[in-house]
Amino acid sequence: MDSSKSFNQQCYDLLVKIPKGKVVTYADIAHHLGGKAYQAVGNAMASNPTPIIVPCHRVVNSNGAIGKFALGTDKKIALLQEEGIELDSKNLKILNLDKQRHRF
DNA sequence: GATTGGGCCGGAC
DNA sequence: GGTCCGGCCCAAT
Repeated sequence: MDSSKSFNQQCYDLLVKIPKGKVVTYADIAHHLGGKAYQAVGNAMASNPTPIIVPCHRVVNSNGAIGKFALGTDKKIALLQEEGIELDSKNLKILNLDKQRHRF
């Protein structure tokens, strides 16, 4: 197979494709990579070498929760709000996830 | 709503 | 070299 790109590299590639104002779920990315490596994706984000190039803050959980963030959940919330994404800063949940969810 | 088990990658030992 | 553990998780019970 083409292992020129590591698994995490593929995650970043998909991440950067996400337009502003849109969010994606870890399951979507993992499933798009052809597997159920949900945690592998999250791990890639945690190891994200370029948090600026790769908007890991646009990635949320499938249940609508924001989940965690390497720089801090609070930071993630702020970034999402700045991007124009509506979310519940009280319960750390994404609003209208189905609508704001970006599809590859 | 909370808890348990499962499947996947990367790094450490 | 192989093996073990943790992780920004998910789906099912």
